[in-house]
Order: sequence, then structure tokens, then C-alpha cells
Amino acid sequence: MTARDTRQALLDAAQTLLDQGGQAAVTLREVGRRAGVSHNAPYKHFASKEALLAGVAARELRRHREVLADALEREASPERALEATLREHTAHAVAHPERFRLIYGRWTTSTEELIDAAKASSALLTETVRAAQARGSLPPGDPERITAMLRAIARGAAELEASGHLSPEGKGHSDATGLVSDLLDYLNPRHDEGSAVMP
Amino acid sequence: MTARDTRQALLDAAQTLLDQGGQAAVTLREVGRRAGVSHNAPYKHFASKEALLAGVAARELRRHREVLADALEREASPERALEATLREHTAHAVAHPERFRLIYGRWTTSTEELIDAAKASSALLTETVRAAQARGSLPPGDPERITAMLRAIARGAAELEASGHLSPEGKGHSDATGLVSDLLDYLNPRHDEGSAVMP
DNA sequence: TTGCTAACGTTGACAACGTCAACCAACGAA
DNA sequence: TTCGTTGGTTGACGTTGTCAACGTTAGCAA
Repeated sequence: MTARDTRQALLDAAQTLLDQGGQAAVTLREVGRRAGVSHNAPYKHFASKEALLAGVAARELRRHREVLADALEREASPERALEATLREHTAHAVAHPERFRLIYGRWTTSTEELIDAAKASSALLTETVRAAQARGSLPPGDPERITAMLRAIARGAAELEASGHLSPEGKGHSDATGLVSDLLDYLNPRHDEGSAVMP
Repeated sequence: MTARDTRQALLDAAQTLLDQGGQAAVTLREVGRRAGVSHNAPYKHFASKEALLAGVAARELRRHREVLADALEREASPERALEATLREHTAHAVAHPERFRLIYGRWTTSTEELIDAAKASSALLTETVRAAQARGSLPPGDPERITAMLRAIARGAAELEASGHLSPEGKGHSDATGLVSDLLDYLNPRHDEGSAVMP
């Protein structure tokens, strides 16, 4: 078991605990236990509990970027890649809400790794928005602003569904990914040309 | 100092600590200290730390509802009341991000008080959306879905601004409340009739 | 080979935390 | 008066994050 393996095992254990019971369930001692090391071994790889969680968040942010990069290769147009990415992000946020809460929560300790991952993810997203604007598939204006709007939507929708605040009585299937698609369609200046989206 | 006073003092102390340092900073012992009681007095008013936080959240949700109710009395139309409310909520979320994280986070303990407050707030919002739809100021479709969308946006925008993820280099003023107004305008089917909104 | 150093891991301790149990004072109802 | 309820106390217990001190082992310079 090399040192790198231990570090990965610690991150994996922390992520599993996070998914299962939220940040409160992530205990340095339990993380160590699951990684097969002592309760203090994590301190040889991370400066604090916060730093360990920052490592988990950075891994997740790098994943976000990769999803978008893959979609850009696969899809025919930037707007299609954008929609696919936002849908995937929303679905992922619903599946792992605690990871999103971690990423977008307040950071008292932000490591360099985390900042870099966040910047890289954000940059590619903004670039894609710019490309979609150039093709007339998104309204004109500051691309960073549009990007922020899209992220706000994906994040808010996912949070709502994860919290069960979305149609708690099952009144009409208002799933989060559908919400995102609908909104993207509304934002499209050529909105009227397509068929009606809302039932 | 009556019992009710103590209860309020505990809630106030918890809210202050929440605003200052997030959920992690809310310590039953510190709450008791600030309320001028012993470290175990909170248990005479709340079943657990979670229950105390639920009390804070319920108070906040009742406030949300009142803001909308006031706007409905003050403003001329439901869509104007809606926009005023969403702007106020977003600004409030930016000022007190931890309260929003508390409200929309995952609840392991949800008291009856909290559920009631959430339902009441949600119901009035949906009703207002329905009224705006009837006047053609919002797209048709399931009002609960539109409501969810609006909440997702307000919340997402606020979270982004609170986390400093909004235009970190100050590139163009993309404040959260402006974002919300813009989106409401985009959603308005009579969008084209007004003047351009995006710079 | 020998020996130094740094990285990685251990055990043990500490204060702070949430919670439980036991006890106490005031007070309205019987 | 007596008694149970309400709202408060103190003390204890186990768990947590973190610090300090101590092994151990790999790698490299001499």
C-alpha cells in the first residue's frame, strides 16, 4: 500500500460517508477506519478535516469539467453539449446531493487544488456559453452572466428535487432535469420556432 | 425572564451564530451561554440541536411568506409582487446565506412547525404564480413547476453570489437580484414588447 | 556499508461537543 | 397542604478534531 493509495482510500472513504450521511457523517476517525489506517493517519495527507473535504470537492469539480469536455466532443453543437451537460449535472446532483452541497457551500479552507479545479470547470462552461451565443442559441449579453444563470438553474433545480421540495405530492412529474431542459428552451431566442414544451 | 423569552433568546442566539459561522458554529453550549442559561437549558425547549435549528428555519420560512404577502398588498399586479418578492428573497439570501442553506438543506429532523411553515410559504407562492399566469405574464403549464423553477433560480443565484462564484473578477456587475429580474423578463411571453434587458 | 533525513504511520492525550440522568425551585390544581 | 409539571441546574459519558511524541521504513549521500 503506497502513500498515494492511502490518500486515494481516504478520499474514497470520505466521499462514501458524505454520500451516505452528509458532511456530519464524515468523521476523520471513521475515514481512517475505512481506509484501514489509524485515526490520525489522515493528518499525514490533509491538514485538517476541511482540507480532506476540499480534496473530495476538487475531484468532483474536475469530473464536472470532464463531463462538459466529453459532451463537446460528442455533440454536434455547443448548445446541445450545454444541454447534455446541464442535464447530466442535474441528474448527478440529484444522485449525490451532498457532493453539490459540499462544492457550493461555504469554504473556510480553500486549497489551491480546489481553486484551480473550480476555475478550470468554470472557464470551459463560459467558453461554451459564448459559442452558443455566437450561434444565436442563447440570448446576447455578458456570457459570464448567462453562465451564472445556467448554473443557478441547474443547481437550484437539483437542490429542490434532492430536498423533496419538488411536487411533494407527486402532482405532475416535475423532475429536475426536465426543468432544466424547459428553461434552456425558454432562453433560446428561437424558442417559438419549435413545438410547445410545457404540457 | 419568562419561559417564552428564554426560547426566543435561544433562537436568536442560534441565528446569530448561524449567520456568523455556519451550522458548524451553532453549538448548544454556546447558544446557552449567549442566552444566559446553562449548557443544558436548550433541552427544555428543543428536543435536540437539530430541533433548535428547525425552529430557526421555521421562523425564516414564516418571514418569507410575510414578505410575499406584503408585496401582494403593496404592488399593483401579481407579477410585480412576484418580482419584488424574488428580488427581496435573493437579496436576503445573499445577506444571510447560511439561513438559506439551513432551510434548503437536508432535514433529518423535521418538526411539525417547520413543515407547516414550509407548506404555507410554498402555497402562497404557487397561488401568486397562478395569478400571474392567468394574466399572461408567465408561460402556461403546471404552476407548481413554474414555482419550482423560480425558486430554483432565486436560490441558485443567491448561492452563487454568496459563494463569490459570480463574476469573481468583477467583470460586469452581475449581481444576483439583477439575474433574477432578467430571467423573469425572459420568461415573460410578452418579453419582446419591452425594451432590451441584457446590455 | 553506514548513517541521515524525511515521509508515513502509530498511540496517547486534551478540550469541546451533544446528550443523558439526577436533582432542585417555583407554582397552579387537587 | 400536597403534588405533578415546568424550567432550570450540575455532573457525567462517549465521541470528535487536533496536537504532541514516538516508531518505522525507504532512499540517498558519505
